[in-house]
Formats: sequence, structure tokens, C-alpha cells
Amino acid sequence: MTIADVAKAAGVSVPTVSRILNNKEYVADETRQRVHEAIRTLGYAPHTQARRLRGGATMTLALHHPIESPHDLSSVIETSYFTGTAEAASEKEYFINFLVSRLTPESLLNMYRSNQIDGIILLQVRLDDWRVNLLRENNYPFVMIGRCADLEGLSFIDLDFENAMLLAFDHLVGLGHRNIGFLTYPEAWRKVGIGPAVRSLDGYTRALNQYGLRSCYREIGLNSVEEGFEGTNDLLQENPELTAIVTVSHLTAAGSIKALALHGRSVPQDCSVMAIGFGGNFASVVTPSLTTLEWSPYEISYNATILMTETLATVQFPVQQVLVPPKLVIRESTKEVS
Amino acid sequence: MTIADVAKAAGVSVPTVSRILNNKEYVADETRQRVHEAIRTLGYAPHTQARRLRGGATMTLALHHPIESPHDLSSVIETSYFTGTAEAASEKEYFINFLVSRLTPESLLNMYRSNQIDGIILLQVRLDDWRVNLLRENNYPFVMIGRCADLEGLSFIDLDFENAMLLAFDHLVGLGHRNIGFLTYPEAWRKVGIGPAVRSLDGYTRALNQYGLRSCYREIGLNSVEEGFEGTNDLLQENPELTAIVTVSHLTAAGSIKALALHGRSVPQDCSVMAIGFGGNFASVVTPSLTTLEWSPYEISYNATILMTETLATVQFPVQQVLVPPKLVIRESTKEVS
DNA sequence: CTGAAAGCGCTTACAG
DNA sequence: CTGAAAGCGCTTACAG
Repeated sequence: MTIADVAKAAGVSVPTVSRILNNKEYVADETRQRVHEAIRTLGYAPHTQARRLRGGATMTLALHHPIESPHDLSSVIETSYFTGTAEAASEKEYFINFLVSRLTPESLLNMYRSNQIDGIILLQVRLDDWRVNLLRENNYPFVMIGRCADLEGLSFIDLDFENAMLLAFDHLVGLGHRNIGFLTYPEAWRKVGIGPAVRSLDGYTRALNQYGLRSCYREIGLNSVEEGFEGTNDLLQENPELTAIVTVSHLTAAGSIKALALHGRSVPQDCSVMAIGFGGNFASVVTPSLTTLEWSPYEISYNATILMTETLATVQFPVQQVLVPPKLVIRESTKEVS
Repeated sequence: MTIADVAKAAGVSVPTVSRILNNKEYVADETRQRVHEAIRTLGYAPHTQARRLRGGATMTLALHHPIESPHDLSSVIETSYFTGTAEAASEKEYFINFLVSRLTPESLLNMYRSNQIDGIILLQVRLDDWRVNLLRENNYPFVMIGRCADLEGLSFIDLDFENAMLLAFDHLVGLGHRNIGFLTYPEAWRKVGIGPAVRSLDGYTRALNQYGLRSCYREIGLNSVEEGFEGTNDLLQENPELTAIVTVSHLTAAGSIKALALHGRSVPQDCSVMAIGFGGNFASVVTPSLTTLEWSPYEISYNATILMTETLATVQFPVQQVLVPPKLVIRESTKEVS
């Protein structure tokens, strides 16, 4: 079933059918009708691959998170990153490829060279990121969720993590807390230049200065209840006077709450706990439900994908650099200091 | 940069390069070397779209969950369903399309007709499912994660939910529990024939018979802490003698634990709670961490995708029907009845 | 072992 | 307003 079958059935030539398919002008109404009817009765749909070959664009994007094993993705990425990307791509009539296997410089270049993709959306961008360097050098289109150090000419959408730190302390200090502990990403993450790991500590330092507070933090493994538990234990041993703890994930926060319980302290009566990161179900499944500074991964990935498609659709599309502010959602895990 | 450029650089014809690219026999070693070198120096990669047009297969699959809004997907699907599918597809050199928008019969047929996909993996299959009926009628390839009522000639991988119910009661009865409540999916889900909603109640009935227990269950909304809370409240009001509660999601279980706390009962000392569904982080973020009967969505979706690719690769590939048994993982939320 | 020819299904100039 | 011709980049018979 090809365009030729439609042409024959309607008694016209192939180019005429093509014109009608693509809503070009200069087609007689009567012809248009006849062709549309042929299309309908035959149940014809144009061959996507052929259109793409002819059109020169693959109409396909990729989304990439640099992780060792796809098994682990579910602990660092919310489903909404996939659905937001998929929805935006679908609206713009793009396909999307989720890259979950290890990506090498060679295979990344190959995706463009072999016309598998027109552009890519990068997650978990480091300050100095080989993917960014490579794509920039080769002048291949991409968009970041996150950002590197040298942003000249690059489009990104990133979480305003530094601001989130300030707002977290705003909230807690407003409730009268002065002894606030902080559990953040692993030191290793900061050393390799992963944005939030670096910027959360920057924001933390600024918050301490702003409110004249004493430093009291710990770098731990991300996204594990156990690590949150251990880190909080350490923190409490050295600083029994803590009345609040800020964490960077709901899992760490859950661990904190367990550790506090072990020390005979319940949340929020004897200690407040906050989480910076995702909200929704992730925050309310914890008991007590978590007060958060949160972003919508759905919206962020949706917007980044739209940005990518617009960049591809327009010659010399202007660079866009967006910092998304977090939203404070007060649930059950914070209260006034007693 | 096309195959013609490589041919010219190597001083051979285009078909020769093609043969070498596709590892065909009957090429002189010397020629092969020369061409490979040209490919390397030019950085050539074959045009994916062209290969597909020529090859007749799209090498693309789709994954579909019938949900109203993509926003809600993250509360019913684990990220691992995406990563498992993506990983398997990538290994088999397939692309994968995640369909998150509303799918109509027309648009589903169109995906095949317009050569966007070779096959589809269906999630959340109903006993009588329009997608299954339509694809079967049109003889388009597909695989189910889940299963419909008439399975004649259809391949699927499904969770053995009925068995999970029996195993849950095994575990609890083994701990001495006799008064066990059950919170399951909404009545509406059962009415429209969603598999687990139907089969969990079947399994429940069998478990009651097997152990001579009294019926005590409630159908509630899925995957909400609030619904779990409400449902448990109702259950406890009518059956204060309950010593254990079985739920079908970690969210519901979290709600149960909250409701029990409100009634002055802590888990697992005063009441055990189990969840059937996903494990991993989902189970351990709850306090106390949940004893579960769990499946790996990564493995299930991975296997379903491999099954789909094998079905497509082989003429008359034998039908495969797989029921995956759940794994009992004992964590903190169950203990012997006191 | 290698090349000239045809064709996958479509769209875009180019004539008329 | 419509059709004959060329071509997107590749692979597969068909000759040689």
C-alpha cells in the first residue's frame, strides 16, 4: 500500500497525491476530494521512513543520562522525566530515543552521523562534561537539563539549586530553627563537578552567612535510605543540639527520620526534616510526609524537549538559558522549634 | 557524507562498500582493508533512515500504557518499565517509542500502516481489550505485559497475581495471623476487567478458603497514600481485631501505616502490613520498610521486549505465555502475631 | 570477487 | 492546476 496505489485509485499522478498529503496549494478542490476519498477507502498512511529519508531530518531526539547501569536509573530519575520528554516529542511529531546503555564519544557522534537523531537532551551535566565538549566542537545540536561551566552559546534548563538551599533555610529559620544539619550529595559527585553537588554547598554557605549559622553538614551517597540513616546518625552524635535537618532526596530524608526515631526523636515534634528534589508521591509516601522544595521533572523535561525541537526548527534560534525556581510545599515534616 | 564518498575515497563501487558494511562474503581482503580505512578516515556512518527504508523494517517498537494523562503515568508505572524496555530494544538494535498520549484505534492502526513501528508492547491489558482485539483482527504483531481473557495464539508476560495473594497469606498465617484485612484496587478497575484487580480478588478468595479465614477486604483507589489511609480506617473501625493488612502498592501500605498509628497501633508490633507490587526503593522508603511480594519491572519489560523482537525476527515464532512468580522479600513491616 | 542497474516510498523542482 | 523526471542513501539481484 503506497502512494502509487492511492494515485491509481484516484486516477491522478503520484506528485498530486503528495501535494494533497502535505497540504500544498494549487490543487483543484474536486481532485483533493477524490484523493482524500481514495486515501480513506484504502486506509493509506504515508511511509514515515521514506518521508524522513526524503525530508533530510530524522525527526528523532535522544535523552541521555550518564549512568553505569540502566538498572540504577530508577533510583536517580523520576518516571516523569521520560513522560515529559515523550509527550513534548509527540506533540512536535518527533520520536524520542531513551539512551540507557553506556555512551561512548564514538557512539554519540555516530548517532548524529548515522542520522539516528537530530538532537539530544543531556541530563546530569557536569561542569566539565565530555558530551558537551564533543557536541559543541562538532557543532551538533543539543540542550541541557542542568548546565556546565562554560555556557557561551548553549541552551539549558536547570534547577536553581542554590536558591533552593536559601529557601530551605528561610523556611526553617522562619520557624525558629538555628541548629540545622545538612545532608548532601557524595563528595565524589562534587569532585567530578556534578552541578547540584557543587551548587548545593555554595547555596548552603550563603545561607549560613545570611543567617549567621554554624556549619554542620555531611556528604553522603545519594538516594539511599541507608545512607540517609548513617549520615543522620553521624550528624546527631556530633551535634545533639540539632533541631532540623535538610536533605537532598526523599530517600535520604526517610533515612533521617529513621535515625531520629532511633535517637528517640520524632518528626516534626522533636526535629524538623526537609527534602529538596521531587515532590508528589515521593514526598507523601514518607511518614510524616515531607516538606519540600520541589521541581516538576515532567515540566522541566517537557520544556527542554520543546526547546530542542524549536532550536532544530529555526535557523539561528536564540540561545535560551533558564533557571527554574523550586516550589516550597509544606507538608508534615517541619514545624516551629519547640 | 554518504556511501558514495567512501566508495570514491577507496576507489571502489558503492555496492562493494555496502557489502563490506554488511559483512557479506566474497570481498577481497585487500579491498576490505582499503574500504575500512576510508570509512575510518572519513568518519562515515551509514544512514539509518535509508537502511530502514531499503530494509523494509522500521526496527522500531512502541510501549503503550492506556492512561488518560501522561502526568499520571509516574504514579502507576515504575521508571524500570521504561529502562528495561529501552535496554532490550537497544541490545537488539531496535528503537523504542513510548506512547504517552491518548491512543485511538485509528492512530494505533496508523502506527503500523505508516511504518512507524514493527510491533508494540501493551501494558495494563484488560480482559476484553480494544487494542488486543484490533491488532489481532489486523494481524499486527504485539506482545502483552499482562493478559486478556482469550489468549489463543497470543504471547504475554504477566505477573502471577493470584499466586502472590496466596503467598502473602502463607507468610502471614505462618506468623500466626488469622485476622487479616485486604486493601485492593478500585471496584471500577475490576468492573472494566483490569487483570490484577480481578485476579487479586480471586486469589484472595482462594487464600480464605485454604486457611479457613473470614473475608475482610475493601476496594479503594490505587496508588495513593490517602486512599490507603481511608481504607484502613474503615477496615479498622469494622474489624478492630485485625492483626495484619495486605495491600497492593507501597503507597497504599504507607497510608495503612499512618492510619494504624492514628489508632495507636505501631507496625509491626501491633499490626503487620504487607505490600504486593514493586520492591527496591519503593519498599524501603516507607517506615518501617515493607515486607513485599514483588516483581522486577525491569526484568519483565526487558523480557517482553526481547520476546517482541524475536517474534518479529522469526517467521512463525512460537507463542510464549509466561507467568512470573513474585518474590517474597521480608523487611520490617511484618512479624509474628503477639 | 566487483560493478551497472533497479528500486525501497516519498517530495521537490521543472515543464507544461 | 497537474504530471514526468530526478533523487534522498542505501541494498539486492544480475551480469560479468
